[in-house]
Amino acid sequence: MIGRMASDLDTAAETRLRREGQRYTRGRRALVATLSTAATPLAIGELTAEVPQSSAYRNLAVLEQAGVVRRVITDGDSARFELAEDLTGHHHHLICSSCGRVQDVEVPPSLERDIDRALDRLARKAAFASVHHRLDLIGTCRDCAAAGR
Amino acid sequence: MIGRMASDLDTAAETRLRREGQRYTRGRRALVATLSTAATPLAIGELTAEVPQSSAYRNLAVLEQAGVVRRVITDGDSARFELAEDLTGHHHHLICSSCGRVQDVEVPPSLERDIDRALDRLARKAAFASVHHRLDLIGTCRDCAAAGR
DNA sequence: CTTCCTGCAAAAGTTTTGCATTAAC
DNA sequence: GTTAATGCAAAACTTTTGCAGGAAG
Repeated sequence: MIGRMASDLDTAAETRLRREGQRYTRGRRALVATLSTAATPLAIGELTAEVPQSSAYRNLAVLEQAGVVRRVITDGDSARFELAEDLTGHHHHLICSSCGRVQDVEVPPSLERDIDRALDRLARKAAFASVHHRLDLIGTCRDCAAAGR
Repeated sequence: MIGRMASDLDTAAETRLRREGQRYTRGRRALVATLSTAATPLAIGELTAEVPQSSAYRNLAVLEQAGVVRRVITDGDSARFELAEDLTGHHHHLICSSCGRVQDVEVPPSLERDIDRALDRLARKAAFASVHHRLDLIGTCRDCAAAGR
């Protein structure tokens, strides 16, 4: 999954959009391209070089609906976005509660399995149809720690 | 931890506020009391019966700073708040991506231990000073599933 | 009494929406 | 050519801030 070539990514994105009756337009291509080169989830402000703000919001909503993009919830003020996990690989986040920086990390497959098993059990008990889990670390990043924040 | 008596909770809250040079006022007591009776994290709108909106935001920020309250990040539009975990016990959330409802759940202690161990290792590698983790299930709650959402 | 908190109203910031124009198919 | 997406500007909403009056210590 990781390292997927740009053309593969475009094909996948286009397929998913078409399934929803949506077009894979220039602006949407630009958003997907930018997200695919980013090592961390991007805030709206980091995507408005490509596309005006209102179009960014609208297109990210469409891309999320089509399963191409995922909205990441952080402690910061504005939303962040990344490519869907089945396009980039399942991962987690180190979220700096001081500066809002988000860094991707992966955890050992054996732990993922244990987590999934335990959560499936919980979800079943609560009659909750689980779609996915979210496991993040909240703390202080290297830079903020060095700056005494 | 769970089932902590109201007076214990008040004492703990007051101690933590005092440590920050803050007072435990009527409005802050009301917020803590309301949060302590809630089974799920509450949105600002659910706290404005007690206290005007601007005071709610200000006081929740103070209470968070003092370690009495925790801001919970959900997929919804507005922030939600709950009592700090060391006052109520460590737990996780079932978040309904359709209606925004949040339900508390606990996972087996053995899994918590495994998660903590693995995350400590990751954090150390990334020079990230971890404070706590956040593990949530995103999916569809019983009611939304029944309603076909 | 002095300091900090409150509550109103206004401001700042984020996200959504209406509408005429432009691009996609 | 027809339908849907774009980009601007305005609106809606969430959160923060200024300040006069009131409560806490």
